[in-house]
Amino acid sequence: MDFSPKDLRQVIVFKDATDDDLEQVLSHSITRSIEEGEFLFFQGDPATYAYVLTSGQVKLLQTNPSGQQVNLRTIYPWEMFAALGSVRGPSAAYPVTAQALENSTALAMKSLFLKEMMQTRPYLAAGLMQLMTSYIQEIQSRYRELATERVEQRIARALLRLTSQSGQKVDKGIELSFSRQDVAEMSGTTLYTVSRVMAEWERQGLVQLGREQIRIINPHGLVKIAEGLEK
Amino acid sequence: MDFSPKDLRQVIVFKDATDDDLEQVLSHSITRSIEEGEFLFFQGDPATYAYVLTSGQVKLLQTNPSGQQVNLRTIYPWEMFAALGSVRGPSAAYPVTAQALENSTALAMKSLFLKEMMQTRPYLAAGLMQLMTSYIQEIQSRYRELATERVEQRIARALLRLTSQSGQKVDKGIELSFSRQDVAEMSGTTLYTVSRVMAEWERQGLVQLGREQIRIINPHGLVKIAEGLEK
DNA sequence: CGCCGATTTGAAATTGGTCAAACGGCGTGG
DNA sequence: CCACGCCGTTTGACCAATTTCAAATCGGCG
Repeated sequence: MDFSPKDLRQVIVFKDATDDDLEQVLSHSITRSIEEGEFLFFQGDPATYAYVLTSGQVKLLQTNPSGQQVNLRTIYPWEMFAALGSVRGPSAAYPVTAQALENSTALAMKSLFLKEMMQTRPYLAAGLMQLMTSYIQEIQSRYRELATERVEQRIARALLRLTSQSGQKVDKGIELSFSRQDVAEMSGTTLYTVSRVMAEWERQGLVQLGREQIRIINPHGLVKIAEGLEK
Repeated sequence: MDFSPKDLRQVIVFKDATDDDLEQVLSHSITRSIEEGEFLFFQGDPATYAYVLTSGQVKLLQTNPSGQQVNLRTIYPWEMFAALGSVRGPSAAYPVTAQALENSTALAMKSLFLKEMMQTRPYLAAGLMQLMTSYIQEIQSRYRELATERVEQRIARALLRLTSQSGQKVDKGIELSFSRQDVAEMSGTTLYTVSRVMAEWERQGLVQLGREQIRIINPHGLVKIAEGLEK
């Protein structure tokens, strides 16, 4: 383990936990390391564990019968995810697949233990509900965007979301490390369309492009596109 | 009030409530009646109340800046909805608008009271989390469908979902009372496309159409379309 | 230097949306 | 009781956005 129990307080759900509670959680957990591209669990697996990402980056995705992927969410350190089993019980099936975007470590907490713990610790349930409501709001909005907005807007939104979640500030702009394919999966389109749209933005000086890299030069311009004011 | 406190047990969240708890909930609630087409609340209003539908039918929708609507969910009697305020606090904004599809009545429960009640009643939080996880799963799937499937599949899925939620069995088939526009909003397309697609299905004997009415003759055929096996 | 995967780009195909017009069933007022 | 008008629906024609496919190009890394 490369962190102290108290680091767990960075996890929103454990913000108000007592030292003892944290110890107990840890005693019912194991740590897992996975390498880039590996999977933490698959859609359909029994939800035996809930996770907290301790380092790296993980994406949650769904696959349809013909193999196309949709990115639902990217997880960053100290976020909790896959908590479904601690609500539904450990035999419920994960509705998503979790894949590491880079070498990562995660704390795997037994769903059943968390479930029992929640019976007696209202702060835990309250925290989890906070998480769930904010996630519901996000995916509802994305659903609406997918249904009503055109590709350019959705790509712009995807970039902006990434910017606020994982952007690295550099001298000129904000840098993101994602492939065209990643962005396509996040905005519900194809890598070809992403390539074309962003190439046009590069011509307009809004972004600079590289291999698996996107540098946002003019975020405000993207905001205008995302809101459909441009064009 | 046209129902007894114990009827509230039909609400999943209150399944395990004591008689006293139910009384208390009612004492912090009011009943509201609204007519077809009227709104219970709008996106952006403070989430002062959580609701249980006691009769009728209500849809939850989001509107984008240019006025296009997306249907997120249809609510049937004894479902709880708009519970966000009891997690986030009553001053949070509803992320959706609720509109009556027919004359309806609803029990409006003070968010703040529910929030406090959850501090001491684990069954309440547990029930609410159940609701939220199942909703998350549904909307995640719909998001994936919207991103990866073509219109026909999505319309077929919308009809199948409606069938299981509100279908009335009649001699030949299952009857739904929704307009083409409704179906379009539920499947993320336009009423024109819905009309065309379903007209073709009528030719194939899968459905029978009427004004604001759809009779499903061959659900199995729709399932095949929904899964992309047909074409 | 050579290879592999990511990216770009063009051209063609397709899906689905838009718009306008006509249709049709049903309830209502004369 | 019938005609009118409304509203939901259908349909055609056209068109724009986006996908698909193929091929070329780029950029690192071993």
